[in-house]
Amino acid sequence: MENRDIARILSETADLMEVAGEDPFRIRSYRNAVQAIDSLNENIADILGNPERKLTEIPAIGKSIAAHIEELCREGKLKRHQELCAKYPPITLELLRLQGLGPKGVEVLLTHFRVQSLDDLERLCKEGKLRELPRMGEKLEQKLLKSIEAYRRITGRYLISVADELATETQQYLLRGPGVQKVTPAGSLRRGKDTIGDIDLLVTGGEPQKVVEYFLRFPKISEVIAKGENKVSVKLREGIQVDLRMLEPENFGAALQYFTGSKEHSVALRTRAKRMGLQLNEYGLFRVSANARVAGRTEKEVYGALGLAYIEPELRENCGEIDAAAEHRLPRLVRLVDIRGDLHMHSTATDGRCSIAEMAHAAKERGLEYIAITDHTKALAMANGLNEKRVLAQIKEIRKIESQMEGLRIFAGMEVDIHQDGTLDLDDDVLSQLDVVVGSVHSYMTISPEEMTDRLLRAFENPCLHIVAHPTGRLLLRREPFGFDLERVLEAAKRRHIAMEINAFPDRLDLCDQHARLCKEKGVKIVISTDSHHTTHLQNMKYGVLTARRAWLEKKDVLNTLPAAEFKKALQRSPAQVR
DNA sequence: GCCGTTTTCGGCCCGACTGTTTTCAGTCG
Repeated sequence: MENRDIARILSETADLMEVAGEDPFRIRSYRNAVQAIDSLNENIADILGNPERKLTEIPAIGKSIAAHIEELCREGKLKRHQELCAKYPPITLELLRLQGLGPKGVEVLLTHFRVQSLDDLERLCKEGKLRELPRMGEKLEQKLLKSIEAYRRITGRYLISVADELATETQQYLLRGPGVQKVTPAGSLRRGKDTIGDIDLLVTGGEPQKVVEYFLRFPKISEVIAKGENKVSVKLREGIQVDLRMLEPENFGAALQYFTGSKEHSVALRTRAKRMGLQLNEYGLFRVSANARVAGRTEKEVYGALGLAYIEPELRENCGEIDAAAEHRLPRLVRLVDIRGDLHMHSTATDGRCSIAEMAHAAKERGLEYIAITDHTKALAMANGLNEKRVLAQIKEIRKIESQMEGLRIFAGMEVDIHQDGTLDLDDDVLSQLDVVVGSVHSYMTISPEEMTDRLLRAFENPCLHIVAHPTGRLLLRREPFGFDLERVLEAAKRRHIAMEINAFPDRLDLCDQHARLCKEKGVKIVISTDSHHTTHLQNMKYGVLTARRAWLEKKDVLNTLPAAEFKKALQRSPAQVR
């Protein structure tokens, strides 16, 4: 059993314990253990297999949970979990995901109405039945109807990080298959979209039949959806669908183009081909009159034969890239290796799980030249946010750690809350002592778009602010972005010389690709940061870079591609920009 | 259920909003 499966079952157990009204502190222990497992760098199976190691070495895992994990790895299931699953219907876990419903509400709905599905709940809300229950009323019914709609919209999609990991695992398994030479992910995963519907994998080499046979023995497969000569579709245990296609090398380029999409991009390409007397399909590019094959082995060949420069997958959304490729004015997209700094991360001082020194060493190991430690400020009480006094102490600590390290610049920063009225959560004289001030909205996210616009504009008036973190507050598959007048805010950001963040945390990816592209058009600089709460999160930078590439961003558009000293200089705001 | 210790029990994050109440439970971040 893998870490992910163990974490999932423990997390479900915690959810169900909550519905059952068990001790909240016990439940929190389960959740802490889940977090610990999620951010673990090694396989639990390896620890169990090593007689010199103990699970209880892992912080947040004690005797009981260690026993649970051992039971899971031995039996493949957990008695405690199964008992709870028997007690509550399968819909319980989904109901808990709905905004506006917590464990108490779910428990009441289950016992009073015997809700078995989202449809059941939807009907009850529409018929106004919920208001029969204590502490439930019309507003809640309306809220839940909205939540159900939002939930339906997002189910069946996965965060790019989840799809990426599963695709990599599947790919590695396939590469060990008979005669397999190459396994290439295509589809929205290759285009770097923020959420992924299914995983497309293209395989070359080996006899298709034997490869299919081998693939169907992949232990993670839970269901075979379709099986043909050259194509297999399966569902993995995590629920995501994987489509496997076996290709001839001579078709590879055309097929890769076809299966990478997007659909809109491919349609535009085929239209262009047709106008040139050519036909493009997944098997190649053909001259219709001569019935002859023109290209197909590589994508470059296909694009070239269509009179186009090679178009990077991230740009293939039919948003101007084909014209740009024809006129040889495609951007030189920013790359992961261009990134020199990471300007948003947390430490144990607030809700991070590693010390400043641990974060710094991990960043240096990843080849970064500079970082900023940006813990939360006091308004975020749930994260133990820092007040002025603690901020000053942390600045001193950071200077000390930096002086003991070679080859890494550590900026003293803060992720300072932007209050409802647009003021910042720290005194200006403390803010002015920080190297990097990242401003964030974490509260009052449901105010009107007009109020949110005013709030951000007001925050920009603070001369200490440098960067706006996760500007729309969205949580992918969970929470919609809050609304504000983006154009107005970006114009102000340009005038005030304030940068916007692409938050690389896979749940956020905020700004999104389209918004980041608007920044470029408006001349607003971008900073790509990981918002790491653990050293393992530093690797999420690649998802932020993918989003930046989808936004057509080049190295010069992204401030943290600059060397440390130049970056610091680039943050500075002139008196005119502050006024 | 975990952790730290003032070392085997007691503390564990908590303020604010929302909607439903008529003094506050549930949810959220």
